Amino acid sequence: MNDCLFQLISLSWLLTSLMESRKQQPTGAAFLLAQLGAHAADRFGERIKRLRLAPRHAGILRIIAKIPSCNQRTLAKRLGVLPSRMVILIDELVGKGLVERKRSTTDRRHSVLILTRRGRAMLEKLSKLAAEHEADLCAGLTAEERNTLAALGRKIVHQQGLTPDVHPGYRKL
Amino acid sequence: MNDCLFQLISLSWLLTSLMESRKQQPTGAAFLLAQLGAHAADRFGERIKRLRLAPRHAGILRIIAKIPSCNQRTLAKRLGVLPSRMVILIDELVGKGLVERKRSTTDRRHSVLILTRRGRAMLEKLSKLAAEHEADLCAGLTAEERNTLAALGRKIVHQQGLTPDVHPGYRKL
DNA sequence: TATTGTTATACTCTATAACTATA
DNA sequence: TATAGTTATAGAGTATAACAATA
Repeated sequence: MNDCLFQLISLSWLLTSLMESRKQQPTGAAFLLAQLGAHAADRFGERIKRLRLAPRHAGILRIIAKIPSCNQRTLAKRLGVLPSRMVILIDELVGKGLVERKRSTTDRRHSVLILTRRGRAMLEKLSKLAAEHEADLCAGLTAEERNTLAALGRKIVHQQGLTPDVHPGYRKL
Repeated sequence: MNDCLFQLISLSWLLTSLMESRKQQPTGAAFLLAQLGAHAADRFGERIKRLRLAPRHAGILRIIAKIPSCNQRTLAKRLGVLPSRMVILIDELVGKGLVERKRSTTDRRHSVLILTRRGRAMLEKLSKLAAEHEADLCAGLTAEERNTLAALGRKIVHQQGLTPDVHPGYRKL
């Protein structure tokens, strides 16, 4: 078990403890979010193992597909990963034949990252698995409940200053 | 940034992508849960830094306080940590003067773990910070919305087979 | 001089196996 | 022999600094 999940579990325990010790209503929204977040990440990781892909690769493929003529520096900044780590991650994707580095002709310092045909096919498979993941995770909720949950979640995201497209909150770890 | 948070972010990106590409309603409940879970763990970690305590220590203190005459093996099993790792974690807490090992008189193989007075005081401080954490995280919601969110969260937890007191889902990482 | 990609390196966390002391 | 705790060690993931090529 990695440290982050352990952290989430610790958090869960502590918040449960808090609820008990203060005799409050057992809302525990923070606890539930931490627990479910860890669970969601865990299950997603398990799900994409069949593609022989680690979770960290998934987001990279997505961004390369979205940003045209994306270079490693841009990608690293976007994900909050160090450039030195980015090299290794891209190496792994290149090794799998999903991504190619192409030296920019205008500025030969840049490596333009492009998806191979296999990379695009992989992204399509990932998309299907993500849909399954979403469906499975929310299988216990009606469509209306799902919308309510999402609306409340977005409310917290907004109030906490989190923006889905940028994730600035995770950068300063 | 550690790999787990990166994983959560990757998941976020992917699910966002999915929503866009399939022109679905942007519910993205799984995305939101992963994002908020990572955010909650992050913020909690930041919050307890002032106590010079790492998040991984918090849950351990909690369990030692809850389970009487708890030994390391039990603790390790409960948290899903390897016994060898548990030794180091307990060493850290002993070094901070929060926990003491006491050889069991009935079976001298066991180390009974007990909180020191400083350990109990630390747990009380942690409890206060956890309360602040919960309040801050849900600051954007009314009391009723908080209850709704928690109810929906519990519904997922139940349907997914997660039990807050055991966390069996995280064990097999 | 500044920037992109890269390598080298150290540090932490995780995982496995082997050791000790008890039973 | 079996179990609790411990040690040693190898492997990942993360962070920092330094380097070569290019601008």
